[in-house]
Amino acid sequence: MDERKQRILGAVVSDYTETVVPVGSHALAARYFLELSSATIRNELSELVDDGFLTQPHASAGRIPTDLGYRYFVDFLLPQEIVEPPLRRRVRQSFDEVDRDVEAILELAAATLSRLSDNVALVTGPSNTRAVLLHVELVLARPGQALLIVVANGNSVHQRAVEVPVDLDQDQLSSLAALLKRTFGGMTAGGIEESPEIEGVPTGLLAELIHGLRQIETRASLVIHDGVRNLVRNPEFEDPNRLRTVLEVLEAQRILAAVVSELAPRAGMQMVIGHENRLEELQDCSLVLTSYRAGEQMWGTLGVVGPTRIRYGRVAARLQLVSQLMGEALSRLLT
Amino acid sequence: MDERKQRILGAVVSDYTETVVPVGSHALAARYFLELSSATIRNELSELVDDGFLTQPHASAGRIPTDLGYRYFVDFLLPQEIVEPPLRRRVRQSFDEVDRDVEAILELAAATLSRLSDNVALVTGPSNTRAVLLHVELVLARPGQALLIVVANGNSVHQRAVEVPVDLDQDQLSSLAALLKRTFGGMTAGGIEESPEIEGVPTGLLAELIHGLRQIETRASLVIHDGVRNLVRNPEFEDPNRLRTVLEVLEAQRILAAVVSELAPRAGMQMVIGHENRLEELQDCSLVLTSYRAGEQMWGTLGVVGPTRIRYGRVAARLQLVSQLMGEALSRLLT
DNA sequence: CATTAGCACTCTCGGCAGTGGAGTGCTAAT
DNA sequence: ATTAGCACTCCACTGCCGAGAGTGCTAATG
Repeated sequence: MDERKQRILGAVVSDYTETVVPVGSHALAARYFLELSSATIRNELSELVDDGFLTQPHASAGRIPTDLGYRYFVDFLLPQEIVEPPLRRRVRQSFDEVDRDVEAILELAAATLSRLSDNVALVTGPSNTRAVLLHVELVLARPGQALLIVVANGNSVHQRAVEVPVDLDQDQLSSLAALLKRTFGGMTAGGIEESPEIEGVPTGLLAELIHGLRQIETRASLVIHDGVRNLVRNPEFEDPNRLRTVLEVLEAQRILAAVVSELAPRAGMQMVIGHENRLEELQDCSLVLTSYRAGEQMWGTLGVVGPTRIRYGRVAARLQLVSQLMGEALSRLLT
Repeated sequence: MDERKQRILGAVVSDYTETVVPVGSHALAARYFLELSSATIRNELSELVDDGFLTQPHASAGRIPTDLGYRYFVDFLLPQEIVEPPLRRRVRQSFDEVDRDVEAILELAAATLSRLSDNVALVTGPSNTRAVLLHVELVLARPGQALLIVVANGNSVHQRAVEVPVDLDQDQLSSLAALLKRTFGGMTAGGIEESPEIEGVPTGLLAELIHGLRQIETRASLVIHDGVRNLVRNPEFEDPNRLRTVLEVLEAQRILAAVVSELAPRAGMQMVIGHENRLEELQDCSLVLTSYRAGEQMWGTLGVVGPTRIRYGRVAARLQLVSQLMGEALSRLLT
């Protein structure tokens, strides 16, 4: 594809992205290519249609990009965008203000990202591949039931109600917890799992302990979203059925988690455009995904869902910013 | 209002609720009042319009209920509906399966309620007016920072990162936690607040402790919602602007919490119909709210948001069911 | 006197034709 | 290779019409 054709494709994508109206040769000539006539552009457009990068809603209409067109655009033509420094500063500041717990950071990230991208933001909980057991506590809730509290690095606390022998009192539970801590402190979930049984520790309790640490190791099944309000502004989702289809996916934690974890971009920025989505329900949408990380061990995914004409460059830049700030905020929680 | 007029109002509400089409005198005569002529019904309808219970989209159209009409309907004409026993059983079963932690119950309640009501479900976190401190733990996260873990009855665990003197090690923290527990164990937030300071306990730590217990005392600021996908099916929300307005409220935690807590029905079932909503953004909607409770001390709000023609009777019955099951599930967590 | 049949009137909605305009593809000239 | 010109296509919009649903009013009825 020669350079002029590329420029024309880029212009069509840009223009359509803004106006959401099929763009014709005259408009292109007037707005982008003062040195070319509309007839020339028409010829190029026609070829771009043949190549599958553009399409027409009907025979005598302007062109709109196909999924393939967007794909070419993001792969080869994406302008490097930056986040305006004042905005950057404001966002950084809001992240500086929360550094207490993981949930708060996830929620702030989702809220910020949906606002910055004008679309729906997705954030998964972090996996911590090297979650280390710091502390174990057992608190008697009522006879026969106790709360197992597992603390791992990264300010991660998980609780779980567990059955215990009815005759145990709080003192005995405390020594049991101390025993657990002495034995397993500093280990990862894998390490605990490999341990032999211990005298005096009910096997059920051991299983629960591992389970608790697992939860800390991977919270990726948690996917939060924010900014559905932005979705309905897009003309492509005026049709209630289309909108509903997308909403059903967004509200189905499990499906959403599967989608995101399948794509899970370990590094860099990933775009999934329209029909590139495995899930049929998302084939009217594009995803822009990246990962956040805190240190080497803790990481998760965050991204944006929007129409296929989403402003990839702008969204990517802002996503990048949020990813970075979020990672930094989480790092501050790690020991 | 005589009995016949009441029946006619009721019939209009029922019919419109189902069909979402203005209902005329002929349809009414044919479907509900075989003993009356359409002309008679027309006279009655005309009076109902004068009284403000009904309105017409245009001069020669059928009638639709006004907010006042719905208000009269729910106050005086609401048929007592029951939840079909098989459905009841299925729902009960799903609640029997989660009894581990509060969050899971809240989420199950929201999911269930949105499905049963075909609308958006709202659930607030529980307030526990008699949250009692069971256990305190301090875990060193890194020098100078520790995790304060507060356990109260009702399987409530709250964590908070706190600053501590840099030179404290885990053993010292543990004894400090033990001291806190000895001193404050069994107290409520109020009780702790009234305590004098204690030798060796940093005042900041005391403040954090109270804060942690406060969080357990009232989690009502947490409002979760589910079932937005159901909202877009309603013809009254085909207009993206209307939909957007409602979504903005639903996604704004803080506003939503204010709305719900202001209404907070301590007992019984509360309907807020259209313009009865203080918040302008919700004036196209109706809320059906009730409270759930676990024991005497723990309670919260749950409800349904839908169009003003929501099926009040049916929704109320199902809301009632979920409220009850949710309360029972939470009770099982309380000591 | 409440009820009802009858009727003229109103308003919406769907279909249809006509029109203007935006945009295309093709051809021939540069 | 580019471009001016032109015929052609198709959509979006408009106005118009008729059918249908529904009303309000009037006069008749038990």
